[in-house]
Amino acid sequence: MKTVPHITDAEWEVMKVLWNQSPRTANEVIEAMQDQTDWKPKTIRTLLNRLTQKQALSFTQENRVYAYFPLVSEGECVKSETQSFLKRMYGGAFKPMLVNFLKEEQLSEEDIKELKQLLENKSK
Amino acid sequence: MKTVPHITDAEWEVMKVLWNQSPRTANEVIEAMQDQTDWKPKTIRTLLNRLTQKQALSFTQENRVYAYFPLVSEGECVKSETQSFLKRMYGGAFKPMLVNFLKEEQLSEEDIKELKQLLENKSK
DNA sequence: CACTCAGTATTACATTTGTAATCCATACTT
DNA sequence: AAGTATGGATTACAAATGTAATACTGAGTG
Repeated sequence: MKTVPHITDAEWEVMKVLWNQSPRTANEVIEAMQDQTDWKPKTIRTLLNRLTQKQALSFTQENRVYAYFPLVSEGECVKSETQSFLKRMYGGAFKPMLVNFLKEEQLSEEDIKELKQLLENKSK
Repeated sequence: MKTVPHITDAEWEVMKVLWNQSPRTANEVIEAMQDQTDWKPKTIRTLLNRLTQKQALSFTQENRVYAYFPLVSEGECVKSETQSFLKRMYGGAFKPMLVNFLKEEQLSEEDIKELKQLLENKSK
């Protein structure tokens, strides 16, 4: 299975913007992030660079300007991060985590119904 | 709510040993970790120190020797790490993560039954 | 009492990460 | 053609992290 590069917290924010829509130029990414963060444009460019170096992003060039797009899907990354997380927290076992979460977390009647439905489907 | 210090990957391994049983001397911790890791004793002592500084551990002193014990529970730490994780992956929303997990992961018929049972209990 | 050994405390050092600033090249302006 | 502005490339720098090594100190040993 393909290994995805490790994406840090700050980088993750940038990836989310590009997963949401791509390709986008650096300036478009910067623009899109004005609300979520107060990072300086230079900071965001640094993150774009690092993500490109670690091959999480690539870009096409139009004149002087790069348009970035993801090389890895959100799903892949989420899955990969989840694996590490699971490993750290629960020694890699999935079910104990679920059990713990279900005990701890608030869920609406609606949510519970939906989850039960999912479990139904899985069991068939 | 009490804030737990941030515990890094390497430190987490040490905490697990002490959550499992405590108090333990540095040497006992080192001993216990021989299987899981190939860290040098000095490395483990460094981690014990850092954890003590960030008040995740404390110790009692018997003669020349320290016996370490956790100041934060595994549950607290798991919960806290889970919050950050959730925030990063799913913008903090719990249910989407569950949905995703349930879709992705393998679960035995047994597991599914158990989880459904948990959901049942929650809904009442 | 001098020496050694075992623990603890202090220091080391490369890498990663967060957070930018400065330098460079080129496209447009005058 | 020279000057300016804009976007990319390079450099910066502190804190956190992984991974130890060295220094110090007191307790037991000869």
